[in-house]
Amino acid sequence: MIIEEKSYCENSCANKCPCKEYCPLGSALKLIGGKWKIPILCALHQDGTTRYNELKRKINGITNTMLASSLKELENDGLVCRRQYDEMPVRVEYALTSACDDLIPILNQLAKWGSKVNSGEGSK
Amino acid sequence: MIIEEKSYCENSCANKCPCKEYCPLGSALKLIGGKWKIPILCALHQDGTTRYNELKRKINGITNTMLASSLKELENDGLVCRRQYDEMPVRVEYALTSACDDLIPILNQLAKWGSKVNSGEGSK
DNA sequence: CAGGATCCAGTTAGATACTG
DNA sequence: CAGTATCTAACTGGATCCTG
Repeated sequence: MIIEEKSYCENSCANKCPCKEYCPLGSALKLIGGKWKIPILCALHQDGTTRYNELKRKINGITNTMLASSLKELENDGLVCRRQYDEMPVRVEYALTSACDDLIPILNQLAKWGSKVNSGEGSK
Repeated sequence: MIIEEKSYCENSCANKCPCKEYCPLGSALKLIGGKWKIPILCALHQDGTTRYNELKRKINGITNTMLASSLKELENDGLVCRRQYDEMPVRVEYALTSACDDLIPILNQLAKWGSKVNSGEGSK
C-alpha cells in the first residue's frame, strides 16, 4: 500500500470497517450531502450573515422547499445558526457556526483534489 | 467572519459561486458520494488489492448490482483500478489508484471533524 | 417576509434470477 | 467467479399554493 498515514478507518470506524455499523466519515458526508448544502454553506461563507430571501436569490435555482429544509437540517446539525428578529415584517438571518471553521479548509482541499482528479483522467 | 483562509469558492468556483455553473467541490463529492463508495474505498484501503467476491463479503449488505455499478463508476473516475486475469475461472482484482493517495488524508480529516461536530451538538 | 403543506416526478438502491 | 438484467421500493428533489 502506498499510503503511510494511519488508515482513516482506524480513526473512524475502529475495526468495524467497512462501515458495518457506524461510520463517522459517512455521517460527516451526510451533514454536507444532498444537492444544496454546499451551495448554502458556500454562500454563507462568502457573504457572512444573510437573510432568507437573499440566500434564495443568490443560490440559483433553489426552491423554498429545499432552502427551508436544508437550512433546518444544517441548523439541527449545528453548522448554521438562525437568528430571528420579530420586527414587522419578520427578519431572519442565517450564518455559519464555529463548527464550520474546521470544515472550510477541508472542503478546500477536497475541491482541489477533485479538480486534479478530473483533469488527469483517462490514464487507464 | 471567523475564517481567515481564502474562501474555498475562490479556489473552486471562482466568482460563479454559489455553484451556478460548475463546482469542483460538488463534483468531488459526487465521486465519493452514494451509499457504497466510501465503504468500498475503505475496504480497498485497508486490505489492498481485493477480488470481487472478497469485497462483497467484506462490505456488509452490498448487493451485486450496487457493488458492480459502484466499482465501475470508481474505475471510470480513476479512483480504482480493475485487473482481470483470464484464468479459469476468471479472476478480477481491484485496487486503489494513486489518485486516492491525497484523498485518504482528507477523508481522515473529514471523519474527525464529523465526530467532533456530532459530539458537541445541542449548543443552540 | 419567511417559510409550511401537499402532491408529484425522477433518481437511486435493493431483490431476485440468470449467464459467459 | 464475476458479474448482467429486470423489476420494484425508497428516497430525494421540485411545483404550486397557502399562511402568521
